[in-house]
Amino acid sequence: MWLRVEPDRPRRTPPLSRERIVDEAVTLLDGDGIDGLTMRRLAQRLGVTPTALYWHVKTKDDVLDLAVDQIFGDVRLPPAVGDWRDDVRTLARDWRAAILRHPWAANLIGRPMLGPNVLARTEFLQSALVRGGFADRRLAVATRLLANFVVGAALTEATWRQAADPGARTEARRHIAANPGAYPTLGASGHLDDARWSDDELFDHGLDAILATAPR
Amino acid sequence: MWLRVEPDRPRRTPPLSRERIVDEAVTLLDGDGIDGLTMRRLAQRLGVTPTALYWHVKTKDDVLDLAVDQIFGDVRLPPAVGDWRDDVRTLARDWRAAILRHPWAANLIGRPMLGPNVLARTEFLQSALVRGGFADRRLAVATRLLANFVVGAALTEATWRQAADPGARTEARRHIAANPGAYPTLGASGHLDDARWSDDELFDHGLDAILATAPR
DNA sequence: CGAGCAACTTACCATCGTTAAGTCAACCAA
DNA sequence: TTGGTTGACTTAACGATGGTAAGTTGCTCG
Repeated sequence: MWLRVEPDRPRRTPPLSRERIVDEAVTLLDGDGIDGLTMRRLAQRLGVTPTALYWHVKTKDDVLDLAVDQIFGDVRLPPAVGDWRDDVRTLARDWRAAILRHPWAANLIGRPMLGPNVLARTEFLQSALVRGGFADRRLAVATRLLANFVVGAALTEATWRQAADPGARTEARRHIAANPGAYPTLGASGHLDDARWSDDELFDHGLDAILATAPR
Repeated sequence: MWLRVEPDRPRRTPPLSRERIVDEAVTLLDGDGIDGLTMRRLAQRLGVTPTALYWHVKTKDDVLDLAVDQIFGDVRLPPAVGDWRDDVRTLARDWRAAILRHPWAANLIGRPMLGPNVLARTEFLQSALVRGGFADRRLAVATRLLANFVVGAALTEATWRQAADPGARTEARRHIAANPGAYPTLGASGHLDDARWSDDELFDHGLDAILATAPR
C-alpha cells in the first residue's frame, strides 16, 4: 500500500492533454510563427508521436482555434466597478496588447473567433457601454465600432510587425517616395510610420474619440 | 508572307501571364475558399503544368499577395470632388463590400497588405480627411480610426459569413443561451445577430460616428 | 487473473510546394 | 540557310505535411 507508486509517476513526461498541446502550440507559434507550427514538430516537442495528438484533438485546425481562444484568455477582465470609460480603456488596451504579444494571431483571423473567451470579453465591453448610457441601436453601433476598431488596429499593427521582410514598411515608403504624384497626402504626412506619434498614442486617442460619442 | 500565321496564334490557350494567373486564382478562391487554391489546381485550370506557374511567379505566397492586392483594386476611387464626408463614406462602403465579396481575404490578413492599391485607397481617405479640416495628430488619429474600423468590421463580418460550419454563429448563440449567468448583457441584447439592425446599418452608423468627430 | 478500454506507436497514404533537368519552338547573327 | 541563344514550358522527382488504419501497451476493475 505505502509502496504503491503514485499513479503515472514513472512517466517520462507529464501525460498528454489538450491543455498541454495548446500551450506548447502557442509557444511554438510565438517562437517560429505560423509556418513553424507542424503537427510533427509539435509532437516532437511534447516527446510524443505525431499521431498521438489526434487522440486529444481532431485536426490541426482545432489546435489553431484553441490557440487563438487561449491568447484571448490572457486578456484580464477588469473588476468592472470603476468608471465605465476606464473599464473600456483597460480592456481595449489589454486586448490589443494580447494580439501584439502573439502576432501570428493575425494569420488566424478568418477563423470563428467565437470561443468562450472572446465572447466573455465582448460581453464585458457591451455591459460597460450600457453603464455609459448606451442603449438600443446606439449600443449596438458603439459595441461594433469599438470591437472592430480594436481588432482592426491590433491586426494591422501585428501584420506590420511580423512582416517577414523587416523592410516591407521601408519598401512601401520607398514606393511612395518614388511616386510622389500618386500619393500627395500620404507622402506629406507620412501615415505609414510618422515618428511624431506612436502606435500606442494613436490607439488611445482613437479610443477616446469613440468614448466621446457617449450620450449626454 | 500572307501565308504566315499570326505569331502564337495556334496556341490552344492564350499565353500564360502573371495577370491570367492572378485572375484565375481569384476565381478559384471565390469558388472554393482558401483551401481550394492549389498550385496544381490552378495550373490545371489554366491548361498548364504546375511548374509552369513558377516561371511567372516565384512562390505560392506571391500568388496570394497578388490576389489580395487585386481585390482592393476593385475599390473604385471616387472623383473626390464632392462633400468630403460623402467621399469617405463611398470609399469605406466600397472597401468593406470588396472584402465581403471575397471573404477568403480574411484568411490572408497577416500579409503585407501594402500593395499599391491599398496605398492608393489609404491616400484617398487621408486626403478626404484633410479636406474635412483634420490636421496633425488629429489627422493621424482619424485616419487610423477610420481605416482600422473599416478593415476590422469587414474582416469580422467576412469571418462570420465564411464560417465553414454555417451553424457556428448559431452554436455560439446556443452557448450564450446555455450559460445565461456568464453573459447577461450579451444574452439580453443579442449582440451576435440582432435582427433589429442589419450589418450594413451598423456599419454606416459607425462611420457617421467617426465623421462626427471632425473639427468645428 | 483476464477482459476492456484509454493512450499511444508503427506503418502508411495522398497531396502539397518546390527544384532540377530536359524539351522545343521562335528569333537572330553569320 | 544555319546554328546557337533564349523564353516558355514539361517531365520527373524530392521532402515535408496533414491525416488514417491497424496494432500495441499498460492500467483498471470485476
